[in-house]
Amino acid sequence: MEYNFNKIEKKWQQYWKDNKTYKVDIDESKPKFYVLDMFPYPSGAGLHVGHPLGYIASDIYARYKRHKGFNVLHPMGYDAYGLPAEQYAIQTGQHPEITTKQNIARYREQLDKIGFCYDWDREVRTCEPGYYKWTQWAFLQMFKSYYNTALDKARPITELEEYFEKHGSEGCNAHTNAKEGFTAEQWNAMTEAEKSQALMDYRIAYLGNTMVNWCPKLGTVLANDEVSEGVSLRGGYPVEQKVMSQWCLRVSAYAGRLLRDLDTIEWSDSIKETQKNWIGYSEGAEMLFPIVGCDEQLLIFTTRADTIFGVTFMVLAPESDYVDLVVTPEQRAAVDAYLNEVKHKTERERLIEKKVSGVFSGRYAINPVTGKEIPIYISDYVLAGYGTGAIMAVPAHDSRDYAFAKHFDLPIIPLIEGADISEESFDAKDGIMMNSSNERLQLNGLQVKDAIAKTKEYIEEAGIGKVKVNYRLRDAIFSRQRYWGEPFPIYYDEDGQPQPLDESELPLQLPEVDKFLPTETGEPPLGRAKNWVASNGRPLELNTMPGFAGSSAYYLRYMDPHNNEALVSKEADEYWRQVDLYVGGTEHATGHLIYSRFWNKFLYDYGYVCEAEPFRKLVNQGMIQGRSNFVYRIKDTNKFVSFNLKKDYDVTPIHVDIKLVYNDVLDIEAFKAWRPEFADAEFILEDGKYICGWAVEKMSKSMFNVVNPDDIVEHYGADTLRLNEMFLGPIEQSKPWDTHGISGVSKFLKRLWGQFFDGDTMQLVDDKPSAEALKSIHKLIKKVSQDIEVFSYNTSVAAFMICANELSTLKCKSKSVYRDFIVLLAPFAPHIAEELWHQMGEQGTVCDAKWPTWNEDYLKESMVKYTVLFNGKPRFNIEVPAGTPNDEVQQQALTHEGAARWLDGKQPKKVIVVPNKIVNVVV
RNA sequence: GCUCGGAUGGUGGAAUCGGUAGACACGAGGGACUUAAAAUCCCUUGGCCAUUGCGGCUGUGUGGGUUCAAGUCCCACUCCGAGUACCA
Repeated sequence: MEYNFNKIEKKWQQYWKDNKTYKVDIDESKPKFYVLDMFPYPSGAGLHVGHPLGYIASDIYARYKRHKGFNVLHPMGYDAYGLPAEQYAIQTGQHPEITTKQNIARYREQLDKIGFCYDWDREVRTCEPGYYKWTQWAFLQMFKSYYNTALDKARPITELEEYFEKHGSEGCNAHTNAKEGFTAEQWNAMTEAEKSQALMDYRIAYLGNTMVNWCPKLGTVLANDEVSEGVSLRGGYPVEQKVMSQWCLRVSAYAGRLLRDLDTIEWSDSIKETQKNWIGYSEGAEMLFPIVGCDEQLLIFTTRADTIFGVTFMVLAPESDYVDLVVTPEQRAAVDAYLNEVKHKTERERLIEKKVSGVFSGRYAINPVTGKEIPIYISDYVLAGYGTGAIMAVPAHDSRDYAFAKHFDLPIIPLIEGADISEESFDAKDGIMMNSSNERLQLNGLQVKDAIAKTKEYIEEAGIGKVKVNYRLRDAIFSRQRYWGEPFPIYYDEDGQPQPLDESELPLQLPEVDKFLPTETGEPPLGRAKNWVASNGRPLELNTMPGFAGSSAYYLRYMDPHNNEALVSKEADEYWRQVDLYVGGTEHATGHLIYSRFWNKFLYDYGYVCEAEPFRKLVNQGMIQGRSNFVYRIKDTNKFVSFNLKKDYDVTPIHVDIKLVYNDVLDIEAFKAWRPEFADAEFILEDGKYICGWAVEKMSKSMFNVVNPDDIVEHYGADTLRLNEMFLGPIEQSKPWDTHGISGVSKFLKRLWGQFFDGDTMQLVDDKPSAEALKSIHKLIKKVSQDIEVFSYNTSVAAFMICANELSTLKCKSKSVYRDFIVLLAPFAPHIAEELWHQMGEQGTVCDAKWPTWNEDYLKESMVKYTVLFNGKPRFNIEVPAGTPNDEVQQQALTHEGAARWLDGKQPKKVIVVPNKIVNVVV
């Protein structure tokens, strides 16, 4: 009987579907295990061969856990809101919902062909009202909350209002972006609108005037993680800085917990490191500098308090509120000119130029320790968004201050002994202090580290500042001026203040619009919707939520996807708790994986979920790159020269569709037919073949290197695709898709199939397996069991091949041995395993079979081979019965017939016996 | 610049606690079957030398070190990848 993978795979996929084999429910009698893939954005291009890599890895793990007796939750869904569908809608007028549905159908079809064990009854789509109701609900909870820094958790904003009534803002322990506080009297004297405005500075979801990344081309703002090097991640359009009123999430309040809790989860070092950098913890001090002729003081942040004696000027960010305060009338014109210049530069231009620029404000500050007057400058190398937007400049020990001081000819005072600052600053936090003592503070002779500590102590005592921790992590900007996203459950009252919709009005459904473009007046697309008003007739918010809104809590929704009363029921949450294994790419390190953690922690603060972290273990699969092929055209001709002969000609490499190439050999006739201009092409061959060049590049249509999983399934079968993807290399590693190796995996399955049948009859028998066969299969059980736990799937596949080969050589026909083999193989190649399982007459589906355990007794060698080394060089082997004591092994090695030659009549100086491996004789 | 990874045959990659490289697969070469091809099966395959003596030398980016023993540990360097970047 032939191995007809197409028939087998179709048959079992249908069977699993009809029997809901992978449907899962809460079952208190079994331990749970939650395996999750990062759900895909259904793009128009469909899946390529890189997508399934992580899905296959998690599928194997999910199936394995099921064999081990776990109740496994393994769902899939779609991150359905996104820019591409909307851009397509703008161009074609096609409603994004239609495009999205089509794309989802295509994805589903492709996914089904690979044989995943998803429970499709739990599918979620972020764009469906039943789903986004809970995205809106979570937003409302955030709107109605503030962050209490004393309790270190979110609390209802009503508690804060009560506090304000009694005590004002002083001592409220609330995380805030408010510039100024107020007393209880002031609070109580406020109108409702004023109170509403004041509370905005405290809410976890708040409307704030912030500097945003504005992308004119996309017509929307973008989050920090959606921008890289001054251009948008999607589309690569330039991004400007602009102050706008936007919804924000107070992620920064959670910075400390997001950082600390990284220690409680099993993620790779690299992704933890990325998050640590993104959160950007830095310990320093805030210090007050009096301003000459002004009541206000400058508040600055520094990590180098010890360098206070070297401060020779101050710098403000151009956007800093201090600017207007300190600018003198004489300098007004110069400052305005500078501010104007800065404003018209995009962040990208600022980065590229990297020129020193700035302007003197006309005013001086007083160094609180030395009492000296120092000039205050304004420059764009200081960022408004970090620290206080103002710094004390220490040119001797900070390279940016140094460049500025050189440019404006400001004094530079060295503070560390032996540091040469004639050419550049000395930035290292290392050395002995000098020039740093007066009657108030003495730092001379101290190590930098100790000087920092002493200065911090001093400034707190003297009341000129306090120790402060700063984070780089900013609040997330949560508004998008787009159509295809979740509407905000917010309306605006008579005073123009945003107010929450009642929860009973959720979901607030996305309205229809005539066009997907902004309105003529520049309002977001929702401004086109008719009757876009709340039930009380008041206008609704026109912005929509960003892409990460819907993906921040989807893992919770899978636990209880049809619940209309809660995001997730208490029962479901307490059973499934958190994702035990999360598989996805590293590209979400600073986006989704931060927002999800934040979102989960917020829900955790209120007890809506019982775990502080959403994803216990994270595995990052690498990217599968494309492998492009090239042909080489001789310049100014239509002649192509084979790869190894091209050095003799002046050639232009041209991408050629990989479908026209097999094992780097070009199908010349297909190539001629590919493009009209190649129809009469000529070729210079080597060995009668045209060999193409190749390169590893991103998989993309324009490089003609996209490999579609459907084609592979069609040609080789899903099981072969699965095994091949796992066999390519370690799961975390990026690697090119390699079709070359697939024949090896394909051959393995064919041979295995052949081992079961003699002609058309099953040839396995209920036989007592030989010791060798037992050893072989138990070796495999051990290897695969251990490999799966550490995601070392590539070596597992190799082990399968070795074992199958050994059993074949041993002519093993024993059912019990092959039964174990099939169960082990089932997670990797479920279709063939299921078919063989049934062919052997086993009951039920193979995925419910108990995972075999290995018996060490079968693995023991009766004889142990030792390599005998003389002075570290292997010379001969000896075999002794297992368990022979070391000194006896040594004795045998030295009396062996070969030993005399290497001993050369001398006595050994030393003999080292490594159990079961080595005898090393030092002569 | 800073942080974190990595470097092993022609290729993808194995190698547990340091135990004497290159598993497995591809590719290549040779052979069997076949009129022929495909498919299948067998042998060889890091390099150099010796191959009617089953052997010798060398070898895991470079240079040094620790050790009886280093791909693995330590120090310095080179190159590659990723993250981040006026973060004070």
